[in-house]
Amino acid sequence: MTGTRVTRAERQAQTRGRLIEVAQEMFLRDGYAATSLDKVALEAGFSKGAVYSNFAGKEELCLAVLDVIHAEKVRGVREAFTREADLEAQLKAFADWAHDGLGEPRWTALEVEFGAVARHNEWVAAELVTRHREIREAIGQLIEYVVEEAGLTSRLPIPTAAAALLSLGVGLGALRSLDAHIDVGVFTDVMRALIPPAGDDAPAD
Amino acid sequence: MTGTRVTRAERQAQTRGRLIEVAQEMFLRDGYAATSLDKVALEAGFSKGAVYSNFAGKEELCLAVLDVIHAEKVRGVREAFTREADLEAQLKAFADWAHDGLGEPRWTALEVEFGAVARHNEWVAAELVTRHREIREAIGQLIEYVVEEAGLTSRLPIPTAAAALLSLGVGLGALRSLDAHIDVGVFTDVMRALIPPAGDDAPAD
DNA sequence: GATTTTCAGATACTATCGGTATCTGAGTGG
DNA sequence: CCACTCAGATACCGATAGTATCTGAAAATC
Repeated sequence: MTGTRVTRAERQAQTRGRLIEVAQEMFLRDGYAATSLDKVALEAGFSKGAVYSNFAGKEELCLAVLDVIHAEKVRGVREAFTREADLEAQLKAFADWAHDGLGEPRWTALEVEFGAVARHNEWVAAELVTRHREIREAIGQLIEYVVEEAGLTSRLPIPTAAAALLSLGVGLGALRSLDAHIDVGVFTDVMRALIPPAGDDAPAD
Repeated sequence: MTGTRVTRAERQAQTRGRLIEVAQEMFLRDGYAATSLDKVALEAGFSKGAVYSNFAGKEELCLAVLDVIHAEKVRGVREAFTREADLEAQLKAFADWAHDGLGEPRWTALEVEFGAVARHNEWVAAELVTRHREIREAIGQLIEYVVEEAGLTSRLPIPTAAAALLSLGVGLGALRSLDAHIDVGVFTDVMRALIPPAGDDAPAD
């Protein structure tokens, strides 16, 4: 095996990785529709044939990019939560994650644009849903961890709170990608409102 | 007075209205990118020239469509809030508005897709921001009205709560346009969590 | 009311895009 | 050494947003 310097499989993996790398940058900077496969391939030093040899099409390429971003996001927020000690710092780290702190500010914009475009492709939509579910569960675990650690209770069931925070982050990011003036603090404000100080009432009805 | 049957201006207004009407249906059903101007014009009984004679381009056409939808939304939620008497019914009406009750369920999907696409056109982005601000202010007024009417307090400042609910509605709609299983109740749950029962604590710090 | 002007909308065209079909040549196994 | 494989290149196709130009009927001018 590997008699020569690099095997074909290794070269292809390099090509695939380079394409994802370049595509991530261009998708995030210009959006999904405004990014052409020709430009991605050229920027990566290949031709469009390389893209179609490594991905089924534009949607699958974007899905691969979102995989990378999602992994980064989950890792980043996990680190922030386990590194920070007090609730305030954790909330801030979470808020940063939600729109523009860790990784790329344009994430939510790409996410929702691609979501709208991929609505008609059943398989792509299903893949996106799977990823969203994973993120929601990760958020749920983190809320549980934080709430327990600080001896507090959540006003909402954990899965509901997780869905609410993911939706809020996505919506806030989408609106903020148009209007940078929208206050970032909304996210932490809602989180604080949902997590009452210890000894406060539990959700009644 | 109009010697002939209809003046040119009247005909053009009819044409413009018909184009917006058809475009609204197709944009909402298929999304922004998947809707071609050729198909819109043909379905409306015109050629593409009619579109470019009435709108500067695809983005301006979509902006005109969103104008109609926004007006419908604001009117609908205002009616729902002033018609319903008790808080529960109002919350439900508001939740319906947020994703799929009144008007079209695909609104948020179109909104965020168009927002992502129109990011690079400074003038279109500014127009969208203006409309969002109007909606946020309308929501704020309604929260104020409801809270006052029911003798309650909000855990968050009204503008913050309005921004949070708009973001939540947009994000929830965007996610729900991909995954119909996402629980609609999240919206009302958050609203209830943000509006404490009378006599409850005010937000501390 | 005949002639001229105007302009909403049609037609024809271009550039660019995602995607497909085909080709090529370096790497691989025999 | 030769035949085969297949990652990536090249050439093409259909669709699309946008532009340039044309046309004919409504409007203006006399």
